[in-house]
Amino acid sequence: MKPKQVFDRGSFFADVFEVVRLVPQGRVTTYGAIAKYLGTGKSSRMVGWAMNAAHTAHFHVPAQRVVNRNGMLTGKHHFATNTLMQELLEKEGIVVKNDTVQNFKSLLWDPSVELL
DNA sequence: AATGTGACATACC
DNA sequence: TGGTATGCCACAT
Repeated sequence: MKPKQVFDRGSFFADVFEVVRLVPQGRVTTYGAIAKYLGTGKSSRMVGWAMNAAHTAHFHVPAQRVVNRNGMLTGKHHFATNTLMQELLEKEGIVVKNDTVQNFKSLLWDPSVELL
């Protein structure tokens, strides 16, 4: 089942969107990092789910900057096309090879660190 | 209130 | 190297 309008202000989803929008261009973050920053810690799955809801949001959410802990574009299948996510990232100067962000560790933007 | 779900993370086989 | 299992938690029905 999929949520319809899940971006009410004050909700967990809204917080996720806000953090994702704060990710600088050319940088990436992880589900776990966002979850940790939001304090929910272990609910990294919810972040991914929020991204799913982001698809229905009325504002742009750079979901392509959110990858799993390996820098892998696990969510690419949720974009319009299989290559869209990678193209968006490369457009920002991020090198993506084999569905994985190259130099991922140095490109990582951890909100719990950067926004601290 | 109970159940199902998920774009994760980790552990185990 | 890769599949399966489990923990985890917010949200929809």
